[in-house]
Amino acid sequence: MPADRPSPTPRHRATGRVTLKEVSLAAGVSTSTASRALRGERAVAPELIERVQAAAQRLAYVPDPAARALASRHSDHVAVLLPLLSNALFVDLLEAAQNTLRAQGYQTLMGVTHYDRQQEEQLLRELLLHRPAGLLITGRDHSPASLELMANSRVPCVHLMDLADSSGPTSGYSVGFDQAQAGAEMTGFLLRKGHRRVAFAAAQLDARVMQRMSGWRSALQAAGVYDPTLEWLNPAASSLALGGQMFEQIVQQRPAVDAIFFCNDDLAQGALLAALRRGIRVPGQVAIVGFNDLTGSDQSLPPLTTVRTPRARIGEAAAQMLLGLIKGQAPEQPQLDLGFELIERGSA
Amino acid sequence: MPADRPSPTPRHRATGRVTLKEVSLAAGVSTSTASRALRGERAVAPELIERVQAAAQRLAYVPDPAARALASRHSDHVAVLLPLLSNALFVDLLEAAQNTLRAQGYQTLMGVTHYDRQQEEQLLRELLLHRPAGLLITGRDHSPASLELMANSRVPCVHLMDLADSSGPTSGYSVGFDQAQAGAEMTGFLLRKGHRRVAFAAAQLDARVMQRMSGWRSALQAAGVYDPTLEWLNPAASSLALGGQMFEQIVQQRPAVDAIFFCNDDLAQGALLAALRRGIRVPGQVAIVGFNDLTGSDQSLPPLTTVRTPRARIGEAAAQMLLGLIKGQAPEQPQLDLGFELIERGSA
DNA sequence: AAGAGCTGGGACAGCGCTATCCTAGCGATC
DNA sequence: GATCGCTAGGATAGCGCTGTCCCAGCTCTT
Repeated sequence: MPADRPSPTPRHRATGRVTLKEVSLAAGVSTSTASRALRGERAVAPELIERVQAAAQRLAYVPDPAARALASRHSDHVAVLLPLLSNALFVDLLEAAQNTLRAQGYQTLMGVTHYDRQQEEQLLRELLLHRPAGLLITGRDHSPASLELMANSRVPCVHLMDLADSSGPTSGYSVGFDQAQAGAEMTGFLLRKGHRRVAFAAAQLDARVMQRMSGWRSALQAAGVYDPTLEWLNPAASSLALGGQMFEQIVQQRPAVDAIFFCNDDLAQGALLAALRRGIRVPGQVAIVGFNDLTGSDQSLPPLTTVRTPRARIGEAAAQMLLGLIKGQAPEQPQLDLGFELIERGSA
Repeated sequence: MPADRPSPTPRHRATGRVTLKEVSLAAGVSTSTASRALRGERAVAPELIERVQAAAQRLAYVPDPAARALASRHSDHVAVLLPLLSNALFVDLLEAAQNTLRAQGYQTLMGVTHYDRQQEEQLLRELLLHRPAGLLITGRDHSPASLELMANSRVPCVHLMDLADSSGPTSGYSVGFDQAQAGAEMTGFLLRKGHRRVAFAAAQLDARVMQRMSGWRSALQAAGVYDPTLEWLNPAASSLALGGQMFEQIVQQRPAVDAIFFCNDDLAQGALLAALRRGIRVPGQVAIVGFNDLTGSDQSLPPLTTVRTPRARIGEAAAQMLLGLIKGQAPEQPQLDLGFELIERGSA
């Protein structure tokens, strides 16, 4: 706080900010017209628009977000809810979304739910106070209270990563890809390579992981080689260390397993390191595949076969869709499928 | 946007929000008193405070951030500027800071500068528009225009990671550790292990990396084994792949090098993988050490000797210091040194 | 030619708070 | 006891915008 020295500026213009009023005065129009001209609202004579814009530019006018939010009951904030920041997947999503939003003058308010519905609800409550113009939220499984908060707020919302609600008919907007199909395709790939005892190992058991597993299961069932005892599910957080542990557990308990599908690359990378330590040949003795194509998966030994997920494109497309919704435009498709890509490297 | 259906609620109370006025009415005081009671501003009779708080609680009152920002010229935002999100270091910093700030009712506005002073300036401009209550910014090297923006805004500011300005006397507030000392200690460790030809390999050449390098240099000089040709500096972004490349370059060009100090763990991890591919024994032929103790450094082969940096604690402490500054409290020490820890694993 | 409809501009009342000013009441001072 | 603070409450004017109402001036009917 500056000391209360007698200020030479008039009492009520202490802030160095140029106001809309000054712009309108300079342009010789009313504040209403200036406001409309700058926002492209309603019809304004082209000549006036030009004059106002020139004045605004000359005075270096920038609208005050708080005043705008108060008057319009909509801020320039967009809330983005993510489960974690410790997974690069979500960081990529965030960064892409933020870039897209910022280009249109929106500020991102981030919230980290830690896969906890309570925290999600709490964050939603806090963030909705700011009357965000829109909301990006990961996944489609939310607590009833969260759903109600979202609905009551009437804030446009796009879901990330998951296309469909796990149960019932899909509604609302989402951008992602078909997790089950990705799981099935990767499993199909392993089957085509001649593997028959394909294990599935997962941690951080969120809805998307479970969808990948159901893809794995149906692919194995279709091939007639499904074995329900080849599922390893660990609710702990995903990490390299855990991947190593799970790998050792699997090869020890079920030495006949000839391929392991890890639900995330960090687990798979950890497994590869564990294999290296144990002297287990990959893919000679056992093939290992991952999911997401995270940083380093192309550098591992052997390089990891995985599914590349278009998370940056998802973040961007979701932000674009949201921007459209904010403007009142319905998207061409409410569920936008951006697909995935199987990356074959050396580990399978 | 909801359709313009005739609303049963009065025209100007369309929002479902409880206002301060309603609280003050319910408590039988003026809005001024209610406002003061809720914010703990000035002196208010204990009995009135209680009545107001009870009314607020009963009506589930929450203040409107936009109105508050407009009237007080201070928002509940804190701007956080980081160079990157692709480095886990900064994500940890961000998450810790955000948690601390959120607990006190502040929202984080994040900006990613990509190590670009122009972008930093632009972000600063955008974020300061929101009249943030405070600012956390990485590093101490900023463009003159940025410094001016910060100074003019009179927004309290804490610098992250770096303690000292690289040039001249240090002023302002910062939380971090002594990068040069950390570089020197790690180098000293290698010297004690008997290494004499210690290379320094760096990418993403920010100010902190250069400080680590100067620590490396002075330690070698003190030991009389400094060789200026053992510096490998690459301005490209840090990555596993680049670490592998640099490693191969170093061992090829200077086979006599017996230890390599990488400025960041991702480079070092990449180097370890490259060594594995090439069949180069670590630390037998060459020792490798990193910096930051990132995820996976304990899992590599061999596990990586590195410097653990207290980034989460830095984020938290900086946020705490900033919260103090916002309330007008000067911190005990303007430069808070949180130290570092040398983690000895197998790679050296 | 009168009425109806439309277009584009201005006036103005808030949005929900906080900062500032003002004042009644009280004890201390001389 | 008159003057002077000092404290704790209330009244009120904005903060800088936008949404709404209003109206002048058209064009277009019939």
